[in-house]
Amino acid sequence: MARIKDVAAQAGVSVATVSRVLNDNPSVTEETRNRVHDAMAALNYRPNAVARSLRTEATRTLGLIIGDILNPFFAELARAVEDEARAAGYTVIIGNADERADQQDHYVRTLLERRVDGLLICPTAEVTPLVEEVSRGERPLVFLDRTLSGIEVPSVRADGSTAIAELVAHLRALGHRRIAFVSGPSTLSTGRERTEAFLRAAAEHGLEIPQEYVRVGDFRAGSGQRITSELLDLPEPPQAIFLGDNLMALGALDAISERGLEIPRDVALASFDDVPWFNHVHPRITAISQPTAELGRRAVRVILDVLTGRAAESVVLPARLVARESCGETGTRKEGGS
Amino acid sequence: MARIKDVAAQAGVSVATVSRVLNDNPSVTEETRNRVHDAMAALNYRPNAVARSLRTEATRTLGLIIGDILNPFFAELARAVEDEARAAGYTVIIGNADERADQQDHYVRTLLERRVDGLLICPTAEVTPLVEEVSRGERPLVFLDRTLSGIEVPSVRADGSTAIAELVAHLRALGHRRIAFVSGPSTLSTGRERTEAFLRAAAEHGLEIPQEYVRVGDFRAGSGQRITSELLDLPEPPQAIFLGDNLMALGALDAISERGLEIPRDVALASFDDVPWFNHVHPRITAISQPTAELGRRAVRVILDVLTGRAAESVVLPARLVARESCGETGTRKEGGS
DNA sequence: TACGCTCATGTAACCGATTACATGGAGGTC
DNA sequence: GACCTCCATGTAATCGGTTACATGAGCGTA
Repeated sequence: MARIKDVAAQAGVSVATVSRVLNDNPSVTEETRNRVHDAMAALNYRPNAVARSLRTEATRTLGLIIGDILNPFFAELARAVEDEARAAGYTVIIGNADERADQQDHYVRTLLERRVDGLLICPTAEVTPLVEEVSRGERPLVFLDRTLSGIEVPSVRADGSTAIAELVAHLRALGHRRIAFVSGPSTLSTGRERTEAFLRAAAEHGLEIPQEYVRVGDFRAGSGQRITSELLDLPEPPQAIFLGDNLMALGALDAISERGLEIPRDVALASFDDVPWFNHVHPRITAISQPTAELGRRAVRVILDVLTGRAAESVVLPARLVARESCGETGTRKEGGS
Repeated sequence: MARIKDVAAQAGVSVATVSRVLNDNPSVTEETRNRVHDAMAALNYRPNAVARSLRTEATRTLGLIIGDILNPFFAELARAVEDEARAAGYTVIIGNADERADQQDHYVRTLLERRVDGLLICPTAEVTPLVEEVSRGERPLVFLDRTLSGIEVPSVRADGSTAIAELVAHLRALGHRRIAFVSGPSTLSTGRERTEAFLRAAAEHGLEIPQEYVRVGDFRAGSGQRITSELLDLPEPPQAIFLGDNLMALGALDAISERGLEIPRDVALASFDDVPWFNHVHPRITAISQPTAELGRRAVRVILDVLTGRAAESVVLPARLVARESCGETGTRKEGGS
């Protein structure tokens, strides 16, 4: 594979000049520049980014660690991060933590060794010593979607409280009083916050939520199914079930159809996290939609701010209710957009 | 950030010895090894993979270029590739070509500059000069999911012909004779092959498929919706519609419910590409399931074979029919697994 | 003509690892 | 005790770029 030295020889200039051409240094004559370009084409030269990174101490690479790429929420997040990064000339390495702290740490370690310029992490529940260490400034770090209490790092996330309040109002307006909520692990900021927002909203509407209606899942389909089954088997089952993420909603659909029940006639269903197919099935599923792509884009901008020495500010964007038919027919269909 | 030189000084040895410890070279004394480990811990040393790669000419990184991470099929593929690569000590850089040749080439270029050890590509329709050039041996290359005619490269893909024949038989058994097929672009091997398999199977069942029932989509939701609408508006609409991928099936669902039609009573629906939610909606959607994760894993193994100088053989795995209820009730439910 | 300034280009150190080869001490053999 | 072997460790070149600094050609001015 041709090196800069070969190009220099071919063009009859020094390696410094070739390097200048590569980096668009204006002090190179038009004529020399052309000779160098010709030489590069003739040799099919491809600059070695590894060598360049070693010297410049910059890889133009960002690391992104997400929960699971199979979750459409994270897929959309990853897609947005990649698009925005590419626009800025950066490459992204994605790591699937699979919601496991050890695997998250594996990627943190690998990405640090590869000297990524910055790290975007959707942290798992536990604060690991490694993440704690990195947060003290070893590399630029931004938390995405979730935060970790006790760790001071800029973060980009959605706030669902207003939307959750709207959802409770929506359910209330449709006549539902017995509402259950299946949250994510309480160790995750997203799990905790959604639970609190739900209980607050319920209280404001004068709804009494018995303890057995507030359940803790793990943001995976299996727990959604199991917990929904348990809820439906209660002596007094809830009239509406609100799942804390789209995967648990998937599981809930199973539990409901297993029992031969129909949505929304027999039980109402809503989900945090809107995903495309919610809008294409029957009945279409009411959900709280996060500005997922925008979160990804903003996260990239925040970390680029850190990289360029600008002040990095945390970002909180509002989620919004997308009322469809899975909680009952409202007559005036509020919104259907996907 | 501590370098190998600092570790050497701290441990009172030379950089060569530290390097030997890093690479598990057995010729280092137990005692020296411990001293070096202590020094690394004390300095919080992280080996610089960039420097290592420059010297060893290996990055232990694979590049993966897919159509779109938002498509669950590609997400699952990417996930499997990453898992298998991680198990072998490799990192994966994923590029979203967004089904555009120019963006595919952008990633090919970037990944080559970063000196990935191998390239896994789900090629877009066109044969670009760049891909053609790489295929001549510049870097190990394996095609995934799709192939490109005229380019000799090991490939890993699924063969759907048997499953498509089964699907046609299934539809036939349920009484459907007028079956439409919406394929992908004919420039893609997956588009062509599925169309041919469908027409062959239909002919074998003595079904006459009018030309207007065989349509070309673009593997995106919009075209599925548009084409399904057109099919349903025909003077003699099809009794069953078979979509060439899951996104077009999503669009078809819209077109059908827009018209107030019900599946499978008014029209039967089937899709190539099984995705998790097909099994959780009502009616559950009949689909042809590809061994997606296995494709991803095998692709990694093939490219590792190339890297280690072993003979690399192309892999073709069979897809299979997962008959559910969207084509009509069979009485004996054939299979429901997800 | 001599001097100085500008500017395109060249020379060489450097980034942080790996590794071929050199070195020298310990232990064995006669 | 001389010599050889083995083996743990050290020295220094190397990977392919970038860039601070040196150089010298060309030109203007007095």
